[in-house]
Amino acid sequence: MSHTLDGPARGARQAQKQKTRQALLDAALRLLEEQSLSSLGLREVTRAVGVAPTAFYRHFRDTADLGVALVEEALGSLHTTLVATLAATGDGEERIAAAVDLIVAYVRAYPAHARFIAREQHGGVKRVREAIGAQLALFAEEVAAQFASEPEAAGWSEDDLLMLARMYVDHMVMTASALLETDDAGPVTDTARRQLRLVSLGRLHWLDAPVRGN
Amino acid sequence: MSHTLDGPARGARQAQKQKTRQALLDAALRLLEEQSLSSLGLREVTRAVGVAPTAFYRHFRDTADLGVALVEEALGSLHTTLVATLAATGDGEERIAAAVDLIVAYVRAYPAHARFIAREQHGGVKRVREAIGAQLALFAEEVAAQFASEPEAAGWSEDDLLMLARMYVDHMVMTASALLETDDAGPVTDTARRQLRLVSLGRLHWLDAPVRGN
DNA sequence: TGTACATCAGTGAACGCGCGTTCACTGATGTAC
DNA sequence: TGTACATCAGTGAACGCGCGTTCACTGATGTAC
Repeated sequence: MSHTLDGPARGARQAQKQKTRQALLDAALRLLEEQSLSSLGLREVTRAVGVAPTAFYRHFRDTADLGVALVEEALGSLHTTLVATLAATGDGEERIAAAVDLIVAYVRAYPAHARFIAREQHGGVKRVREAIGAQLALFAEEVAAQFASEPEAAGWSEDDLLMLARMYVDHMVMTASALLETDDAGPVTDTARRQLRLVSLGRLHWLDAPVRGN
Repeated sequence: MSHTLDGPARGARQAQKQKTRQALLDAALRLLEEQSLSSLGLREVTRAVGVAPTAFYRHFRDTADLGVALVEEALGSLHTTLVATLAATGDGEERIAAAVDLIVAYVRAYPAHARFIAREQHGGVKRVREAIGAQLALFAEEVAAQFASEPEAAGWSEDDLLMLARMYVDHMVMTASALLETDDAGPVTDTARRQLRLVSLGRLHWLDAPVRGN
């Protein structure tokens, strides 16, 4: 009797299918380090894996579909980590260091995933752009929700908190992208910290500022 | 006798060549609205213009070369405008509005150029990525130089001014990209203004902050 | 446990097509005298 | 001004190649009894 678990492997057949699917994703990610999804060929990917071109269709409709799967793989597991990091650290300098370190660690551990997200965020494939946009919007909402639960957020409108959160999220992507283009992470890390410090200072004085029309 | 001007047209032949070259650039830019440079074909471009594929080689070595030319076309003329805008406006809210309005106007006037820069900044073609990176670094230096000439910069290190300038420049690209993905510029413009306000507040209190180690 | 049948991941041949690049060319424009 | 020659932007045929997609298939795995 087969159990009704829909985990990775319901049987030997499903397990093998998963393995091939993962091999396709891995091969695609490697090929995407030096090109855009928009020019990635289905045959390129299957050739790299060592299966027939037609095997591709057992897993993805086309390369855009594979791209959407890569978005989930790259960002899906990051939600928990990010929120946990923010929740575990206090305000100020400590949290800035933790957030930047998180990005540095992520780019070190998964450079191809980071590159893929930075590249395809504004890339030529609409469905993938939208998938990334949705994930980043979700990140921003989660960060905003975390902020809202802290005393420092007193007096802040929901919209302003979301604006602040988006700023942090966008800055993370920018930093990741900068890290990918440099050999020495030092200066980039330093700049990222100072930029976050600047935003934090602004945050601290946000409610003192005269709010002008509009 | 031919004059030694190296302007756009030294004669009828040069003028015609320039015209074809520009037609290739225009066609490429249009095609790049829904794909990446990495997948743009030389034949696609010549077909759109209505010349033989081989004519392409009279103007560009390959599509990457054309991409580099597009970077210059998209950003070259913006240096003057940007510095002039910053120099003409005072500090604070007025300058924020002017900077955001500049971006909004640019994206309205040249949406395809803006999209190209946002897309290829992290795109799959190294030479183009480098060309955009160099231009944006130049922008940052110019903005930093403008800041340095103002009284508000007193006490700021050169490095901190550059960090601040980079933040503004990166924010501009982000805003341009956000504008391209929306139908209603209103909310994006509003968020961009508030984010700049946040940074400006941080800037105002930068020197009060205790500078920690590193 | 054994048997008969169903499922379905991966195969391999075949297709028409558009690609980038080469080459020798044409004919209008430019130059020298 | 007129003539003879040089330049060179754009042409068009040809090439070998890899592409995405179709199709009927195979054979290991799964299921029913």
